[in-house]
Order: sequence, then structure tokens, then C-alpha cells
Amino acid sequence: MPARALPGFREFYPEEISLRNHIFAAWRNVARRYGFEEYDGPPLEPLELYTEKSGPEIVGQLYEFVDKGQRRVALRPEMTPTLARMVGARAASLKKPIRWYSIPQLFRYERQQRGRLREHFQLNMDIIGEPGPLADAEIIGAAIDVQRALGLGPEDVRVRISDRRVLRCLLLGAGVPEEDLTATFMAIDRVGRVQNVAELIEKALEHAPEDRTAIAKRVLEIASIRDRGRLEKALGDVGAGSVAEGLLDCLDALRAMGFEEFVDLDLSIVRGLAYYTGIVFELFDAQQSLRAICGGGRYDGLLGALGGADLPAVGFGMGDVVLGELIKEKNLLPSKRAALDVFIVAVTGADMPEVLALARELRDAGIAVEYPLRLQSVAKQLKLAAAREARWAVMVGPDERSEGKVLLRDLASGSEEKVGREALLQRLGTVTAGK
RNA sequence: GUGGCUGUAGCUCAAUCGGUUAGAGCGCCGGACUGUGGCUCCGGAGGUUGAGGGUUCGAUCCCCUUCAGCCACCCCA
Repeated sequence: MPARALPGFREFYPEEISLRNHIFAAWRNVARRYGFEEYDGPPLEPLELYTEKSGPEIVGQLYEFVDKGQRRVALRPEMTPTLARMVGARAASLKKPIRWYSIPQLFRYERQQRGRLREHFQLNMDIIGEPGPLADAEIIGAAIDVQRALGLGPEDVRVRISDRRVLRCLLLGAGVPEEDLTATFMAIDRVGRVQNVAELIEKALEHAPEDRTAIAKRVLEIASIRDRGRLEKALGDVGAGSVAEGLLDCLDALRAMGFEEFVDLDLSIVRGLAYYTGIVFELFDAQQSLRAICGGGRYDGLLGALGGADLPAVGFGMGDVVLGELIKEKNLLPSKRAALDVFIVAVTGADMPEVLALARELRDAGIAVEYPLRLQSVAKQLKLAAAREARWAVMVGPDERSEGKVLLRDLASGSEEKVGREALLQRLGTVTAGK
């Protein structure tokens, strides 16, 4: 046995790559309909590109090594830093808002589990240069439309939306010290995933002078907000009614787009990454038995912090692994379209030159053609044609050649018809037109 | 990185108490079938039982190590 593929890295056999292509096609289709342009960057980047933003502790999660030129390099774990650099380099000349998408293969050195490998493909869509909530709604709408394009509806997939500005304001109002906000965010992020969230929150409240248990209780109360009424009341209580304008405008826009059925307000959504500054959202399967399908949000300070142009931005990443699991679970695999139009059968060895000429002619006409690479019985050849799920067999034998015709067999019905060359091309050409 | 569970043919699984040559179905290849596919029947290939070591007269089975997969942590692209 040769060495196996590395753990967490996938091999795509034909039946598996068809699912991948199906997902990619949906991604590209939605990106195109939303007016996004495709870009790409290097899969291998200088290590600093990631350590600068996320700190040296992320190095343990990276596929990182020293190359032959003694450069510290890493396989890209995410696309945003590359995007920030590329946009930064041409920020002055790019017409805003910038709508760009990419389908990078990303890498991360972690122990693998279901839905999380060391490598995956991820659709990244970002709008850069527009701070208003309609940009957020546009991005979230695109994420939803990908689900729809794959046949997933509101009963399959849910979008949960929050806003860090709102959460921040409410937490401060509840008595969470400014210094503990980040830690408290991270604790809230785990609501619904771990039992002892209250304990985690208390632990996060390092700098709280008063009763931490009481603050933690209020924090949990805030994180449990799921509707506008409670949100508005909570904001009114701390005298900060206008903080939620962006979030509410975004929700209104999504409703106007007709996506209300997919969307839930959920203040327990925070996202792990530190750089989000506003609206944040996640897509989950409705049963929540899988990992997140998609996560994103607004990161207005990041591009400037990375040394590029100081532009507001909002975007998401959507991986192919969890999405693929869900598609399989919901039986939404693409129906296998016959890859082969015609299988040419050679009855005798003397027919081969005719078969080869015919294959060339049909292929030139755009028809998918296969023929036997060594002479076999007609039965054998038809077996192969059936296994290939060809629509037709075109049989060429001594009889047909003497008549200047071929025998066209419909492999589904079994009906046969002797036709001339021109008639054959016409018949096959019309049916395969548009392929 | 930590802990638990699991590793038998390409796939799904079997193999008595530790017993001698590790089986079956599906799939694959060939034949029955020298001008007609899907069905059927027959035959064949395919295994270092994940790998290495130990105990034993003898290990798929018991023990240790290691690798891989799954699950939970960690972390969340």
C-alpha cells in the first residue's frame, strides 16, 4: 500500500467531486446574481500575515513551516488578511462599494472531526467600503440565497443575527466592566453549547466589583433575547434606544427581501473572532446537529489595522464540509446527469476505422462519445454502455457499413433504427443542444 | 494538544473458549453469450486482520506501544 493521504485531507473520487462541484456551482451562481467579482490570492503566505492580526498563539493552529529560503510561511487559514492586503494595495482606485468573492482552499492544523478537517473550501463574500446596514443585509441575503440555490429552506437552515454594538451596550448597562467585555463575549458565545455558561460568565467578570452572580444572571438574561420587543425594552432600560438602529434596519431589509422566514434575532451570537465590530451572524442547520454552516459579520476596523486603507467591511465565510453533510442528510444530492451521450459499438475489428472517424465527427459536434478501446463482444460493449449510462448506442458493423448507415439504439427503450450519417448528427445534435 | 471508544477485502459485515488454510454479500475482472445491455448462473483477482512488539505450543481474539477514524474537550477557518 502506498502512503495514505494526510489526516484531515480529502481525496475526491468522482462521486464526491460531483457534490463539490454542485456546491461550487451554487456559490458562483449566487455570487454572479449578486454582482460579485471573483478574486484569489496565494495559498501560501508569510506567517506574519496571520500572527500580526491574531497574535502568536494562533501559530499552533496553523499549517506553518520554514521554507527553503528560510522564510516563515503558513498555508492560509482564512482569506480575510489576503483580501485586506489586496484591497489595501489598490484601495484608492477601486470603485466602492467593492463586492468581491473567492473560493479559497483553507488549511488549519487541528485534530479532525466530523465537519472539521485540516483543509476545506470556503466561499468568502465581502462588501468593502459601505458602513450602512443595507450592506450587511445584502451579505446575509447572499448567504441565504446559497441555501435556497441548494434546495435548503427555512425548515432546514436558520440564520441567527446579533450586533456586538448592541450587546456591548447592554452588557455595560448590566454592570459588566469594560475590561471584561471581551471575555464575557466569549463566554456568551458558548450559550447552548455548554452547560455551565453562568459559571463561565462569572469567571469572565474578573474586574467586577459587585456581586458577580447577579451580573452573570443579568448577562444570561440579555443573551436570551430573541425578539424585538424584549430588545427594545432592554435598550430603553439602559437609555440607549438608538444603538440598535443598524441591527433593526438590517432585519427590516431582510424582511423586505423576503427572507424573514430564515432569520432569527439571537443575542447569544457573538462569533469567536475578535475583530468583528457590528452585526454578526451564523447559519446553522435547523436541528443544530452539525457545526455552523456559515459565519460572518462586520469588521470595520480590520483593514485599517492591517495597514491598508481604513475601509468599513462586512462579509462571511461558508465552508463546503458542513454544507455537504447537510445536503447529503437532506437527500438534496444533484441528480446524476448522464455524462455520456453516445457509446459506439464496433461489431468487428474491421469496423474500427469507421468507429474512430464517427467518434471524431460526433465529438466535433459537441456530443460526448465513448467507444471500446479493445475489441469485445457486442454484449460486452453494450454492458459497458449501460454502465456508463449512455443515452444511445451507435452500432457499426459490416452490414451498416455496406449500406452507408449506422444502427442507432435507444438504450432506455431498446428501440433501434437504421439511419444515415446526416440524420444521425441531426438527431443527436438537437437533443444534446445547449450542453 | 487532552481524554474516551473503535480498527478484519474497495464497501457492509462474519470467524465458537485463544486453535491450525480468515469467510460471505455487494462491487470489480473473466466466462456461459463470435451482432444486442440491465436478469441469471459459473469462475477469478483482491487481506502483512492498521502497524510494531510482547504473552502463548498456537493470537483477528489477551497485553503494551504507535498510527488512523469517531466522539467529547480545546478551538472555532
